[in-house]
Amino acid sequence: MPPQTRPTIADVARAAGVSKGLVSFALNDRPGVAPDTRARILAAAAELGWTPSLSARSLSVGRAFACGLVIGRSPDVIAADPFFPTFIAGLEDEFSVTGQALVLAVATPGRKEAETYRALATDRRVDGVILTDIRVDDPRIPLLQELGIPAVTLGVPDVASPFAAVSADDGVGIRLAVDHLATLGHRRVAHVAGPDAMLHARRRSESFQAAADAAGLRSRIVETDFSAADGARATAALLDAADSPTAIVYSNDGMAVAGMAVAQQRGIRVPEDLSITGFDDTEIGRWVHPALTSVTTDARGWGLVAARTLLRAIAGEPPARIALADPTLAVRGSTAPPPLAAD
Amino acid sequence: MPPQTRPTIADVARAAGVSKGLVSFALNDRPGVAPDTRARILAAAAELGWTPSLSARSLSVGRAFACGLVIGRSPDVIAADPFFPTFIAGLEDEFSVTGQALVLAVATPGRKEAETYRALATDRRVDGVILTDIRVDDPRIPLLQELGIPAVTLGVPDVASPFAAVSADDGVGIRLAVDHLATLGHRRVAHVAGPDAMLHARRRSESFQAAADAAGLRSRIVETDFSAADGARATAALLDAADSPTAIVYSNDGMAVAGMAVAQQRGIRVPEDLSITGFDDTEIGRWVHPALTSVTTDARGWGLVAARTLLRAIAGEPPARIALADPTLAVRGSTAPPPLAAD
DNA sequence: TTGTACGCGTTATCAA
DNA sequence: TTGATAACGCGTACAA
Repeated sequence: MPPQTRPTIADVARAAGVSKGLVSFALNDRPGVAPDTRARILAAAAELGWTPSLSARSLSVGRAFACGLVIGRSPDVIAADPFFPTFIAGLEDEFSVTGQALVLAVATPGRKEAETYRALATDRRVDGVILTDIRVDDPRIPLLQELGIPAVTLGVPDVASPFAAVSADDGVGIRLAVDHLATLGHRRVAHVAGPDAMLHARRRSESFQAAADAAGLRSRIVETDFSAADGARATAALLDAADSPTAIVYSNDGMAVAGMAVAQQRGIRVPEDLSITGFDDTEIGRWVHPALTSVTTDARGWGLVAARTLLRAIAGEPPARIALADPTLAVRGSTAPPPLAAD
Repeated sequence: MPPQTRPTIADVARAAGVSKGLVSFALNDRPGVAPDTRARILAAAAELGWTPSLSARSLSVGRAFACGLVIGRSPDVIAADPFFPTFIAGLEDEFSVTGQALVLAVATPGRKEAETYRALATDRRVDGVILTDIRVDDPRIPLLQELGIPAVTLGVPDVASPFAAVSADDGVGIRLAVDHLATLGHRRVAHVAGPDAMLHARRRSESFQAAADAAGLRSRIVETDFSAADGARATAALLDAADSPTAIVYSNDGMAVAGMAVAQQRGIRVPEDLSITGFDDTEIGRWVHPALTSVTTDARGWGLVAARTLLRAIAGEPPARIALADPTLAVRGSTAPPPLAAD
């Protein structure tokens, strides 16, 4: 018994009585191969159990057949935010059927982000990357242009971008939340926002401001780093202030849950004394008490579309701008009319 | 200006006035290169900005310089469990400094697990894989043996395994929780367990049983799929039963949070009427009200050690059995003595 | 230290 | 149109 060596294209060619090149043509469905010859080649390949070597293919065509995702948040923040696991499942929905691998990198404060992208690029590890949490004047846009890597951004950057973008209009979701609160009768509302440097967080803040103004509500905004701890801090600050809000719109579910705990700890009842809304409608929000009213976004669908769009970009299609369906509001127990003496 | 072509090893050899082979030797710190020649070669490489091509290296040495992680839980369950993001950050702590890439795959019900591993193997995408959530008579062990891929398992499998294992003794953590409750005076306790098919979940159950017996407590165990929804269901069942427990030990934090909500919804106060403990001491548990008493495990450290161990296995070292530090118990507000009339 | 074969597909060139 | 041949991508390993 010969040593366990996998068959090569040469073995297949020999078995089918043709040349290496023709095997390649046959397998890639390219013209110039007679039907019966093609059949003979495919049969030989199947018989031998031959699969083209990925590394050989990578070397000759210069593609990695993989895409990259660099997560730039600190571990604490990703751990508290179920968006990423769900989004990644969505990416895989597409990648797994197209034979792409997903290369995941984590750029914590210690591992600089730019280095991570550069490493991915110089090694040609990936054929393209997905950019999440787009920031104001995001340095990754010019960096990836320089590196010559195709990309897809989640949301449209505020700088000129040659990349495809897949966006959901967070503003619509925030507006739904504010309108819901206004309809319930709230007059003093607050927003616990994400980092103002992140475009989607900023957009949520702006939409909050606009919606509150339109509804004639008094409003306040507190910025956070998206972590549950910071959400708790922000909530405490809001509740301590004179003229504290009767409703708080949070920029993610984790912070909303933390905020709810802070309120309850002070004997402030949710929703009787304070209404709370979350964002992303994650699993955990459904299982706290009271259940969280939250803006529903389709993280998994977003992943799927982002992956698909990136693959098209890699294939050379011009950068597309794709808009996802607008978010909706899942109304649950954490919102109610304000206390009677509120105003 | 010539087309943007990256320099090859031949370019470096020419620039340094040596042969290709010697460049390779110099770069890999191998003997047989005169010091000054080596310096000249390195200088030339730096000057040209040359980096060895990963795909060429992969082809010639037959390594992918990447490791794989296949997550087999359903997206709902991963989204609710912060263990994975944190664990992945730990993997990256090691991989990022050793030039390995992390290939992440998600094997949902639709994408069969075995196929995923097979695909990884036939494409030689990875040099080794990390196996989490080891199950009873886990089919992945023989599968990976058959595929010839090195692996590291999280925990020691119950079948003969040729792979390295990195384990934390969950039993210790559960015992700490039960003893804590017994000391507080509880006499009727319950455990909301993970899937009995998962070895670590089963171990937690067994330890719970043993600890409860040893302390002379009446006990009950309910199995779940680890999801928050199932945790809620299990809690409802426990609270509905006659002779319901005064304390519940959960197998993860997400379920504990969900269980707490179910109790509160029924007007059962935590911890006055019901004590609750979680597992993994995740961020969210610190920010619910009351804060969750939870077993602290070091997911990130686990990732680091697992990655390191896998790399050693890939390098050919014999399979190691590594034990991590024992978990501890973080006591917070969700546990207290049972109500007076409890017994 | 050097030269060269080798790993393995892909693709351009050329002959039938 | 069908097929063969050979060059190519790039680093590694071994004989010289």
